[in-house]
Amino acid sequence: MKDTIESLLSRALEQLITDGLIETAVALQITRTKDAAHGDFTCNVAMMLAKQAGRPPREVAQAIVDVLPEDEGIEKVDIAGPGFINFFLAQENTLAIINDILEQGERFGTSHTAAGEKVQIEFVSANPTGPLHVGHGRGAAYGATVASLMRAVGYDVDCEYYVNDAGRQMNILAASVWLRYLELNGIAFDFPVNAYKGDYIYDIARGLQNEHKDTLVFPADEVFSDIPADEPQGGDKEAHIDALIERSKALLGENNYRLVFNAALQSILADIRQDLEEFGVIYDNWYSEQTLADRGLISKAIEQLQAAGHVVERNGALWFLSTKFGDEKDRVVIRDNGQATYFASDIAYHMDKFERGYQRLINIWGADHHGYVARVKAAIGALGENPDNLDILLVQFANLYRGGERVQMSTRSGSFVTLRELREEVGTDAARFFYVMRKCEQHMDFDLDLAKSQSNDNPVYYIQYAHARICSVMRQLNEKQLTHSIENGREHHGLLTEKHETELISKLDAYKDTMHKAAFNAEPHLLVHYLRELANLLHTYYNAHQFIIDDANLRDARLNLINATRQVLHNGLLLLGVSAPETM
RNA sequence: GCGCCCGUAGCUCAGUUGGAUAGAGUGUUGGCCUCCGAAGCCAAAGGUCGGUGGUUCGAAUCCACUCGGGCGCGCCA
Repeated sequence: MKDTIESLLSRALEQLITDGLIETAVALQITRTKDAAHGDFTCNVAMMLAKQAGRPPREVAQAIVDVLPEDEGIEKVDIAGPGFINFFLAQENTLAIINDILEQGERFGTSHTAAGEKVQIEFVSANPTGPLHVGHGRGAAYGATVASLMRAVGYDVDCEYYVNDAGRQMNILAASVWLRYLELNGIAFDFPVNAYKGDYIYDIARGLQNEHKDTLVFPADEVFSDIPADEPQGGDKEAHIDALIERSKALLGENNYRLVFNAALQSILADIRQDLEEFGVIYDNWYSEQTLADRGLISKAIEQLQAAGHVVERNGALWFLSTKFGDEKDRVVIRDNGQATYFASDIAYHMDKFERGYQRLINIWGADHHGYVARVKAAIGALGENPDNLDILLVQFANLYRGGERVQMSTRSGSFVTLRELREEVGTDAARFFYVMRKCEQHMDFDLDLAKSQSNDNPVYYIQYAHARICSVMRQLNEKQLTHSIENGREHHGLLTEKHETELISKLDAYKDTMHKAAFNAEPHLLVHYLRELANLLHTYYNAHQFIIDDANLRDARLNLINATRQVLHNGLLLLGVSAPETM
């Protein structure tokens, strides 16, 4: 319909050019109106042309309307306000949406606009050193929702989790598990302040004990002799834990150290994976950082940068000249001790993403990593790829509040609220919904008490309730031995002339546009707001009119309308990863 | 100090490729179940869109400056 209006207006503008009123046409902006009093669509072109025409906007608008061709789909054209041209659609035209929805069902709203472009979305990618906490939940919900939105408009999307299984943190984790295991075997010592202290470390240690009895035990004096003092004893906690890592490797030997290390990694990874699955977040691929080194991809990436002349040696280290590609300073890729930096892994990782055939990459990062964006894009440019094919979406952290007070979170100290806890107390639906209600770059206050309260304060219930209410009407219909003829309703959609009905129909008509905008801009919150507005119109309609009435023609028409509404609520909620219950 | 994000109703937030009287939830106040689910609806009240200046027919939206809050500026990951 928008296209029809656009072509009508273009023809009118050409006429005005011929008449000499204006010299050149401008790009037409035709938008849906916010207020039903302004019709269905509006165009501001008269105001844009006022200057070159040398006449007031309303006069220009009148001139346009005077030469606007007739169209049977348009009932009325008005000039309003400072010079808006408002279009009122003929009723038959707007009613078509009800049939479209009922015919297309779950497919309604989806399209092939993106033509199967191969996209990878990488998100969460939290270090596997402990359970996911509520901060990770936002990235998980956001990433999964963006993925389903993009699939719905025709992208070929893969979701990937990058497993940081190669760094120092992992060694600290392995050492933490081993030390807890020693404790379980009766060895007494002060647990390092810098080690991981969560209860889950004990669980993993207990698993080791069950499987390997005391074969990994060493006496305390062997473990702690000549180890630099920990912080409470006036030492350096970093040096203390690093020495303990080296000692554990030395005492256990390569094989047994890997055994402890892998037990910790596999246990935590399995936990994260299950946690996310229960949250409705499914990955196509779990990509190990360690395999980058194992397959030689890191050295390959650096060699490629070197061959292109983007790497130099300074002070015994290898530097990537990222400033040539817009970064604010050059970055080390190989340290003077010969070890690759985390950034070197990341370069190799992104190179591999493109080599796997993705045309477009989306990384969802916590906002604290924003300083990292420029260097990764620089690396992609230096490797000959287009940096614009990588979108890095930054998600602000959610600040947690409990009892009106900010909850401080730290993985190391073990004093965090896990995503699992949140899911169990709030439910997946509310949690998924709550996380994507706000646009991602917005700082978010997550009130745990409110989210856990299961009260009607939580907006997800409002939308689900609208869906359940419609289902309830259909159940009532059955109980009253009445039937619903979609066919008969279709022939009487013209009876839907109440204000509540035309507003609802107009909102249904806006679904596809809204959903596409949400998908192409990676803004799920647009869909959230739309669904709330749709639910509101349904509730208002419900309170104002009866659906189960004696007049079969009007009844069937109304039932078609609310069933179409139910379908759109269902489709939208599904995209958000939220269920659409028939009863609540 | 430099860079990025944010500042809109008491609170939590929409609205920013410049458009009509700046919207919603929540909270407060007052109404609506002999009627398909009251987890609902209706109404009232609540605003210098952080501030100042600029750009123009028109600015919450764009520009400059400025004030507040968050984050980042390692041969850490």
